[in-house]
Parts: sequence; structure tokens; C-alpha cells
Amino acid sequence: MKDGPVVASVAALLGDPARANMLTALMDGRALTVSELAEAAGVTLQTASGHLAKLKVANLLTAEKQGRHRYFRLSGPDVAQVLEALMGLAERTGAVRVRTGPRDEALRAARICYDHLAGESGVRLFVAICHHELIAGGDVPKLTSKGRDFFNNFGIDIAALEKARRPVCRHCLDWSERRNHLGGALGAAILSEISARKWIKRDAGRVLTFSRQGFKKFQTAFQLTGSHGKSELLHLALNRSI
Amino acid sequence: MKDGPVVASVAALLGDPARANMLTALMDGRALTVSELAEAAGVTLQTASGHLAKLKVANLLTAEKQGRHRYFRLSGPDVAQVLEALMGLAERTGAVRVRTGPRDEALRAARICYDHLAGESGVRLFVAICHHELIAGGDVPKLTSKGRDFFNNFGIDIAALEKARRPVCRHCLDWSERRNHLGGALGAAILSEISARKWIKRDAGRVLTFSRQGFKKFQTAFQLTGSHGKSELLHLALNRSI
DNA sequence: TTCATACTTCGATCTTAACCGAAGTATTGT
DNA sequence: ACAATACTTCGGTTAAGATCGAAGTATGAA
Repeated sequence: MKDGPVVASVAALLGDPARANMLTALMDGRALTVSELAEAAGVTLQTASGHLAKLKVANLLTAEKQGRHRYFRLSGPDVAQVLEALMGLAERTGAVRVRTGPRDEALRAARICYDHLAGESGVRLFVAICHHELIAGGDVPKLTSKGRDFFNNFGIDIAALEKARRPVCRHCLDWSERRNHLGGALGAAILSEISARKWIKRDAGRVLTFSRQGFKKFQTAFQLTGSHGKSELLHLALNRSI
Repeated sequence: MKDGPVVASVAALLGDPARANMLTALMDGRALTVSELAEAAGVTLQTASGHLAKLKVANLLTAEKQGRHRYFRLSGPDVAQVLEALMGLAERTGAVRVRTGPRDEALRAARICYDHLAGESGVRLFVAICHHELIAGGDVPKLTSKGRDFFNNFGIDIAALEKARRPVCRHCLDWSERRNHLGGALGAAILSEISARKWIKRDAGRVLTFSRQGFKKFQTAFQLTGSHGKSELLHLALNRSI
């Protein structure tokens, strides 16, 4: 029975309030700087730096340098899942929780995640895109030729995206839906395009709201199905979106 | 964003080596006394008593008195699942782990998880059960009428299970295989039945070993396929088992 | 009643690590 | 070159809590 200590070492990392705050701030899949995480955790820069170093050597976070910033993100969806599981357990066992104002509802429906669409709409968009084979599923999603045509036609310059360093397609674990939505350069371009068309606008904070007509056009353009049918679920599952 | 601290309070409880040892000792669903748990954790009785009190007020454990003993058990399968998830994370992120002695191999092949079968055999059992449509996949697995007949015939009183409060079927994420196996009352009943038939027996700790003939009978009874074929994988996917 | 077992509570010690100030490094901007 | 920003490292303080010895309570056995 030496797996006790193994559990303990990881759990202890999650067991500090400052680190837990940083990790939950990262749960939406964004990458954040040390300063932002220090802010989120309510500690000074030095303290945050120390915590992040620990999380890094424990492989719970990955870091990438960009200029004088250092961006941290969760090392994988499993980290987010463990955090969710802990939240669930905390809730069941009656650790206090304030929960679910109306603003929360809106956040759940559509919000900005880093720079792309997340929440229920984001997940449904991803499902539809997979379903119509605009991207090929798998570990690393990839644009199909059918998808390339579609998005070029939609007003997104795919060739330009592919020249940049940023990956065109990326999975991104959705915090509220617990499924993947689309990130990467394409995810960002889609949000940018539908914002330009005034289908959606940004509210206070991270909340996004569709206009009534905007949502209809969004549904039509990507042929969203009413709800999650069987084949969509299959695609989701195969795309490891749990 | 005040759910950070909530996560932290639970995680901190799991983050102490002594407590982690006690909890993992309880993972198979048994109830153990304070002395036994002190022994398992390698601490004195007083120390163990203090830890157990904390775990109790946090609702991670339940206690029942019996004479001059006090028995503790996990307050629910979700606690065990969080522990498994943490083990999985610890493994992926390379937390030291002396790794793969023969005992480890055995653990990977078949072990007890809370009170049902886990490890490779557990996953293969679940795959076969899904494949033969004994339970219907989806978010909450459900026994089919075909499955009801099958298990009644196998010697399990399904009607009795359904009268109890505990869910009959439950997914349970397998720590080593990272796929689902079957938990819930039915999972427990199956393990209990194949133990009674002496197909499998419990070794030290959580390791389970099939007898040579027992495994053959097990394979035949549930019609396990040799390895994970395509349609099994499909079923797995539909059951959201990654 | 008396003793033993199983456990809890109290009190003191001691280890760990979270925290921040101060100083140091690296990168960008002017 | 100089200043500003972003971050890391070092050192000392402090607070939390893990541990165990000793004493107290409850149950069972002789």
C-alpha cells in the first residue's frame, strides 16, 4: 500500500487555497500569466511564482514563454476533471457553496474562453462541426478539405491561419459542459467573424449573448441540430470529449 | 470564483499521507476500526483518532459504533472514485511510483475497487456486458430486459437489488485502464457471485486473482472477446469511457 | 468489583511550508 | 544606454497542523 502517499502528494498540491484558486482560474483552458494568476489567488507575485513552480514540476501545469510573459495552462483535461470531481465531492459532503445566480446561467449558455466561443453554444458548435466532417476528430483535430472550403466560404482566410504559428484547431475542455469545444486559431476566427456579423456580442465579463436573429443565423450556418442526437454523441465520444 | 477554497478544503484532507493511507485502505468498501486504520497509516492511535474525526466532520467517512469498536467506512463510492482519479493523475504526471513490480502487474489485471471488479478484467467485463446489450449505455447505464434475464439466470436477484436505495448500475472510471467498468449494486453482486463460485479470490490488499479454470468460466459466462474489437470500442465510446 | 481493551481529549513539541520584502535576472521599449 | 516590466530567487518570520505522551471515558470480560 504505497499508493497512499502518491495520492497525498498530488492532493496536497491541490489542497492549498492559493494553488486551488489558480487551478480553478485555469479550468476554462486558457493560458494565464503569472501576474494574472497571482491576482486570481490573491497573493503576491513571488508567492505565486513559487506555487506555479511546484505545480510545474508536478506536471499539473505546462508553461510557455512569450516575450517577458510566462503563460501557464493545465497540462491536460484530466487535471480539470479531477478538480471537477473534487468540487462535486465537496458539494455532496456539504462544503459551502453559493451557486447559480442568473448571471451564472448566462455564463453557462455562452461565454468567451480565452478568445473563442465556449459554453453550451460552443459545445454544440463543435459537435456540429465534427458531425458535418468539417474537421477530422482524433487526438489532434484537423481541418478536412470539406472544412477548408466551408470556412473559406464563411469568410475566414484559412491559408492565413495556417501560416501563423498558432495551431488552427484545438480541443478545449468546457468547464460548464464538461465536453470539448473548439479553440485554436479557427475557434478564435469563428468568434471574431460572428461578432463582426453582429450575431453575438460581449456583455460584462465573459458572458456572450446572441441576438435573436443572430442565433437563428448561427444555427442555420452550422446546421446545429435541435439537441444532441445519437450520432453527435458518438462523435463527441470519439473525440474524447467525455 | 470562490470555489477554489472549497476544492482546497477537501483536497487538503486527502493531502496528508496518514489520511491518504487510511482512505486507500478503505477503498474496497470494507469498514475498519480505528486501530486497524492507525496500523495501515503507520501512526499511533491518538493521531489516527484525530485524523478520522476530521474526515468524519468533512463527511468523507461515516462511523458506526459496535461495542467498544468504532468502524469507519467511506461515505460513498464517489470518495473512492476521486481517489482513483487522483491516482490516475499521479501516474500520468509521473509522481514517483516505484512501478511495476509483479504485484503492480497483478493489480492492473484484476483488483477490487470499492466492492466490485476493476482492472483489465473489470473493463473487459463491462465491454462484454455492453456489447451483448445486457445494459443500455448512455449517461446512466440501465439494465435491459435481456440483461435482467441474464443476471437472474446467473444467480443474482435483480428485483432485490432494485428495491434497495443503491443504484443498480454505475459507471466507475478505471484508474489503470482509464476506461469505465461496472460499479453499483450489480457490479458488487457480480463480484460477490464469482467469488462464491470460487472463480476468483482475494489476495493481500486489493489484488484479485482468478483461478485458471475460474477465468475460463468467467470468459464463457460473459462471452468476453479476445481483445477489444471495433464494435466493443464503439460501445465503450458510447458509454463515454474515453 | 476490578482489570483490560478500544478509543478520545488535552497539552506540548516540532516540522513544514506559506508568505512577503529585498535583491537579482531577463526581456522589451525608448 | 537606460528605464520599465515581468518574473525568479533568497532569507527570515510566522502560522498551521501533525505527532505523540499522558490522562480520561466507555464498554466488555473475569
